[in-house]
Amino acid sequence: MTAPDQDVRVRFAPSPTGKLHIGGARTAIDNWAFARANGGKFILRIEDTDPTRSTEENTQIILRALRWLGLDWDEGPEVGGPYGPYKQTDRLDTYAAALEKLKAEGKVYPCFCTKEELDAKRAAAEANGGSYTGYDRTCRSIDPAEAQRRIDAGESHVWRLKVPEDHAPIEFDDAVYGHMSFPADVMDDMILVRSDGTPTYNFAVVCDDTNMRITHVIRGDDHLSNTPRQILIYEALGYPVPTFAHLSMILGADGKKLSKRHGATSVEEYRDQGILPDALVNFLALLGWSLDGETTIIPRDVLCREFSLERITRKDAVFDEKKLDWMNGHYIQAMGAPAWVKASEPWLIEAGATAEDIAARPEWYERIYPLVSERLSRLNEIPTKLAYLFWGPRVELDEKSVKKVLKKEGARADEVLRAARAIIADESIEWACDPLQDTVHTLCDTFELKPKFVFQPIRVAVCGNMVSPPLFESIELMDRTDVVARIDQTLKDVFGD
RNA sequence: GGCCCGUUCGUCUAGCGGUUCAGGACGCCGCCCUCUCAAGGCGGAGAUCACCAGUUCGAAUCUGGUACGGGCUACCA
Repeated sequence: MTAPDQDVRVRFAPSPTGKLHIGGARTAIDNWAFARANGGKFILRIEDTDPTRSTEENTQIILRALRWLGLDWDEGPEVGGPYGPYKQTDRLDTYAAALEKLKAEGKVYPCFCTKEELDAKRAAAEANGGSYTGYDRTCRSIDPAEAQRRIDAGESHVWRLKVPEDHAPIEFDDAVYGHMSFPADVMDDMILVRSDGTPTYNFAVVCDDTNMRITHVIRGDDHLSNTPRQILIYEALGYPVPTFAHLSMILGADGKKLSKRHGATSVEEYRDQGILPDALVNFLALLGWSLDGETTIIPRDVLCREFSLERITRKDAVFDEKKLDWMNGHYIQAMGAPAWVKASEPWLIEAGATAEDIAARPEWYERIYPLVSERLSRLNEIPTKLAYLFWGPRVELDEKSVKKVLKKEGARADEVLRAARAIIADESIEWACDPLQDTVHTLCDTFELKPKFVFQPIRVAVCGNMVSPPLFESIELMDRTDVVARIDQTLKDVFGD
C-alpha cells in the first residue's frame, strides 16, 4: 500500500502522561515496521499539549522504552529532522498561524460559553431523558463586531470550527476498516483553541501531520470516531488528507481493556521481568497482524520487509502472557551465550554474582547458558534457578526435597551420598562433567539402584533442590572443594555424619 | 440517547462463494526421550465460523436484522 507518488512518512505520537503502554508500543511497532517495509520515514512526535498530565520525565521514559524495543526513529526528539521541533509545546506558533488563517477565512468563531455552562447544558439534556447532541452553537450567531469587542474587553473565549451547514457525509477509506462514512450533522463545532490559547488534540494533530508531511496515520482505533472531525479541520485548512489506518485495541485476559489489574501494562515492566525486546516486538506485531497465518516467529528483519496494512485485523486482541512466555523462551534459546550473559547481568547479580566477576571471566558465565537456555521463559527466573551456582561451600537445602529424596523410605540416600562424595573428592578423576558422571553412574550397579536414586540425592545435596539444571554440567562449573563441602554438610545436617 | 466498529477452537490467528464437516501457533492432555525440570519428537481433545432471516446451484465468506462487546460523543489524548 505504498503511496506511489510520495515517500511514506508515518509517525508515532505518544502523550507523555505515563509509561509506554503495551498498546502504544504496538502502535509504534506497526508504524515503524510499515515505514521500514516501504522505505519510508518513521517520525516520533511528543504530544504534550495537556500541561496538567504531561511531564518531561515521562517523555524520557518513553524514549528509553522505544530505544530498548529497538524502534529507531528517523526524525524526532534527540535526532532532529527537517520538520521539527517534534514536541507540540514547541510548535505553538504553528497552531497560532493556522488559527489566524482560519480566522481570516471566517472558518472559525470565538465562543464565550464557559466550561461550567456547557457542562450544565449537557447535564440538563441528559436529565431530561433526552440526549446531548453536541454544542448548540450559541456563539456562532454572535455578530463579529460584537465578538471582537468582547475579545478586546478581555472576555475569556475559545475558538470553534464553523462546520459548514449541510455538509455531505464525511467519507474516507481506512486502510484497515475500509470505506467509512459519517453523517456531518452529528459533528458539533469542536473547539480548536482553548481559552488559554493552547490547541486541542484534534487541531494540533491535523496541523502537525500536515506540517510534518505525514502520509499515513496509523493509530489506535479509539481515534476512528475522531477521524471525521479531523477531516473537517483538514478541509477548513485546505490541507490534503492522509491515509488512515486504525488499529484495534489490546485487551486483558478477561476481555476488558488492559489495565494494572491484569498485571504488567507497560513496556518497562516487561523489560524488568526479563522479556527480551525481540520477543516483545515479535509478539506485539502478531497482535492484530499476521504474516501468513502460519508463521509465529518473525524476526525483525522479516517484519521490516513483510509488514503490510492489508493484513491487519479489525478485532480487538487479548494479550496472552503464556504465549509471550513461550515466545520469549524461544528467543532466549536463540540468542546465544554472550548476548545472554549481557542481557542477564542484573539477574545474575541477584543470584549471587558480581558485576566485577562477570566482567573478569565472561567465559565462565557463558558456560552457564547451555544449562538454562531451554529452561527460562523470562530472565527474572534466573535468581531462583541459578543461585546454587553461587553458594560456594554451603548448600541451602529445600525442606521438601530433603523429605522426598534424602529421607525417602528405602532410598539409601546416605549410602549413595557417601559413595558419591568419595568419587567427587577423588583428585585422580578429571574435574569435568563426563568422567565424573560416568564414574558416579557405576554406583547404580554397586547399589543395584536405578539412576534416579543415585543422581537425585546428589542433586539435592549439591543444588539444594530436587529440581535443577543438569547436575554434572553444573558441578563442572563449581569448585571441587565446594561441592565436597556441600555433600559433607548435607551428610552432617540430614544424616548426622 | 446519537454516531461508528467488532463477533472463526480457552487465546492469537488463517480463511476473502465451491478442492475446508475450517488450517497453523500458544495453552491443555497423552506417549517417546530421560538422573530432576525443561527442551525436542509424535499423537490427541478443542470452533454447529454470535444468532435469525435472505441472496445463490452452493456462504465462515455477500445483504439485512437481532444479541452481546467496544469506541467516540471533553477547553484528555
